Amino acid sequence: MKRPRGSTSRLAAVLELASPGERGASRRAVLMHALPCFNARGIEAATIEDLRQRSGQSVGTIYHHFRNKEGVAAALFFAGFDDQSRAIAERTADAPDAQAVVAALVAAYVEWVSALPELAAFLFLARETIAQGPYGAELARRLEARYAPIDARLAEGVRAGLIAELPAELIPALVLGGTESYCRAWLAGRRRARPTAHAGLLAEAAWRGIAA
Amino acid sequence: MKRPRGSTSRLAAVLELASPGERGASRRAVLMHALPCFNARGIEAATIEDLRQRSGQSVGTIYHHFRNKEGVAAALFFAGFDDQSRAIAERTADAPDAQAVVAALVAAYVEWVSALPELAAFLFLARETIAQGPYGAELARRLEARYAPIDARLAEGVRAGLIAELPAELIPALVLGGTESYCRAWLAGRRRARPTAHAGLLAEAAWRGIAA
Amino acid sequence: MKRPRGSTSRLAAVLELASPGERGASRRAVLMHALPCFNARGIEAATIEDLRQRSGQSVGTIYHHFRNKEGVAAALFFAGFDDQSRAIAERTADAPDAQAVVAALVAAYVEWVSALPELAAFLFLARETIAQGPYGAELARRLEARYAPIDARLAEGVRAGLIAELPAELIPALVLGGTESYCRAWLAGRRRARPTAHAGLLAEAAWRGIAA
Amino acid sequence: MKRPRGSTSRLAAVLELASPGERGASRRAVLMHALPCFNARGIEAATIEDLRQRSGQSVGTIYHHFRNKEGVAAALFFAGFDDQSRAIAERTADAPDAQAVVAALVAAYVEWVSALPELAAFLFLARETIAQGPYGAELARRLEARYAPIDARLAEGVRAGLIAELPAELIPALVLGGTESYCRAWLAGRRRARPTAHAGLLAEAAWRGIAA
DNA sequence: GATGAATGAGCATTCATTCAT
DNA sequence: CATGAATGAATGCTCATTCAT
Repeated sequence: MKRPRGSTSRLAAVLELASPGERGASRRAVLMHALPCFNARGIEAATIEDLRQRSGQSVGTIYHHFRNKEGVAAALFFAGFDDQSRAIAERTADAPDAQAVVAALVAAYVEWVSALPELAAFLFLARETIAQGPYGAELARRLEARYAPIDARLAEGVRAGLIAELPAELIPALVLGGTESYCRAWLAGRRRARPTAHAGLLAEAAWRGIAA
Repeated sequence: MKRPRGSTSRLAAVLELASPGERGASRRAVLMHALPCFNARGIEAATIEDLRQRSGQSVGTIYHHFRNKEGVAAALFFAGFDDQSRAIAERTADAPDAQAVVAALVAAYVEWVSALPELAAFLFLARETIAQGPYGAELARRLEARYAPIDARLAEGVRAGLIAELPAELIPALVLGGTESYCRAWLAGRRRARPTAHAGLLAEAAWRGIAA
Repeated sequence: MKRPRGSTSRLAAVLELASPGERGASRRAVLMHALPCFNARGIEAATIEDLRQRSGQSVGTIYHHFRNKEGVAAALFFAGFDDQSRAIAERTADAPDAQAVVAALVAAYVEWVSALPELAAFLFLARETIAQGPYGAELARRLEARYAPIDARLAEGVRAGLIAELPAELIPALVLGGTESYCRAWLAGRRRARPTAHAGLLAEAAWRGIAA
Repeated sequence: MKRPRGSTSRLAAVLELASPGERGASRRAVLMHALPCFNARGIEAATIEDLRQRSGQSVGTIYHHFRNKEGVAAALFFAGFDDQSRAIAERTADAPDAQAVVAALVAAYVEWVSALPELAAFLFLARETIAQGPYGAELARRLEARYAPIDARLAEGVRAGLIAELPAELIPALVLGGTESYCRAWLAGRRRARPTAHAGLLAEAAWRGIAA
């Protein structure tokens, strides 16, 4: 099973946003190299010593920038999560109608996952851990912030008679379920084609699934 | 976040199949009580001491029946996986056409998850761990065995012009992606209604997503 | 480093003496296969499970014949020790004078070690363990029994003016030290030629070392 | 059986060479107290808890300085081995002829063993373990370095007609066998007189054993 | 006599975290 | 700000021994 590798520079750009400038260099170095550590062995199993060796930073520096190992994971998670949110927001912002919103959401999602596969894998890996830990409330807040505008746009679609009257709690699963499922399988090495290759088909199927 | 609790007797029946009779009693006790341990803290973080205390068995007995902690997780995983496979096979066996196959698959899935939520949560939790560990090949074999008949039925549907000509690697995501996504959210306490409540809608949406 | 291998049948004969007949078969099987286990990993590190697997006997049988693991080691040690004593006694019995006693002792020693290298290695390996354990007194008694007649013969040699007047506690080291040293090195794979190849030279050197 | 006790300060000096200065204090403390632990029960049977308690260091510190228990044993072994080598090299360096080399070697050996009996006992105890473990090659290298100059001096003696033409692989056993044998017996409490008491006799006997 | 499942004390080792320099 | 030696609680696992069958 060959797992996809993303571009280092793209990742660097994401982390630059999270810890900008000269000052943030050592912090970025830790996050950058923590990613493969966490992905390879899991958050629990990765050790501070792993992070120290790969990042070239000292133990003290890691603890200076992050409270503890969980703090490293959370910082990395939110750096990825926020970049993903930004990508989704940008794409969906100017979609003219509900179907275009769905298409934009799916497209933004698969493009982001295809561009940053390691970070995407980490988001799947860390999500439950983060949700149950001390940053769970923060995650819930940011999820709400990400999806509220989209939910509003889809609600419009329902009122306009374009989207079927479905239980609200079912919509997210119907819209992104297939896309997420394919992305997970690709990230795990169980699918060949990049998610972007199927963006159109995934968006169409999602739309047909909820269309009136 | 209230997480769903399943019936103990239903779980007992599943484990009885895996380790039958008087002889298997201590083995079953370990598996039965390992489930909440693993679900609460994760496989890595759960300790043998946790398993020992909850199951009332000795450390030696755990290691006698299972090679190591990973062995306990694998045994539990395959007990659940196989029961899920059996449920799917039973339901889909006598479906008259492709659409009925999709409906039966979705129904079997949501019913199984709703009946055994803790075991279902564990299957999601353990899947990647199992896939990457020494039982990965075994899992791949059993996945193939589970889905081969269903793939064949859907291929019929494509030939009959009922299902669109889609890339084969996309189909599983389109058929079960939404269902899995909803089940994950429900198991995590982020959705109220049991998956069974939406079985029909999930099946319809899935079918519209792949229909010609 | 290739370590020398002895003949199985020769070993079988030694153990047959220790546990004779049909009745002693399972006991012999344990001792026979315990030898390579102990030699390979050391007495402490060898496990009952090792002995069980190689010997084909059950755990219960091992504990039935020997009180515990130490008991297996002790039984094997004394089986070897006693056979070695017998070989030495036979050879030295009819030596006409002190020099012949020394030659016979060295010859008996190197021949026994060359014929039963694994057992010889075990005697070196186990000696200190046995000497310090509950069988220490027994070992001291049997050592006394082995060397008393030889010491008497050498004392004659001193009185006859053939052997120098040396401190009694020095004699054993001078007589067998070189031989033992070579045998240890050969058993450890650090020497090529069988000890028997140097029997004459070792005996001559030993004699010159103590001769008046 | 009273076992000989050496002077603590002499041992301290040896270990000071191995881990010098203020920085090496905790490392030295571990080695110093590991010696009686290993000698009393054997390397395998001695526990890290023993070492921790006697040395007053923490478990973490032991593992920080040495990779594992085997690493403690190896460090102690080589500290002793190297000091012994140095003592031998010093003594034999300015011996005028082959007989003087033999006498110097025996003298250096018995003096070192008499001065550091616990360390000497440990060298006998650990030798096979070290030889078979990951430091076996290192030991072979250092043995070669220790004995190469002495072998060269003895080879001169053979050419000069002072030493008999004996198989090369026999010489070490003839020269040091008796000495080693006596030292082992003394260290085990089976002999009273310090090896130094017999240095002259041991050297004479060794020389007569190999003289032309 | 023979068996092997069950036991649980005991062990080597790891690793997140601290804090003096 | 940076460092990395020191800490020791916690963990997975082993294995000699027992005993009911």
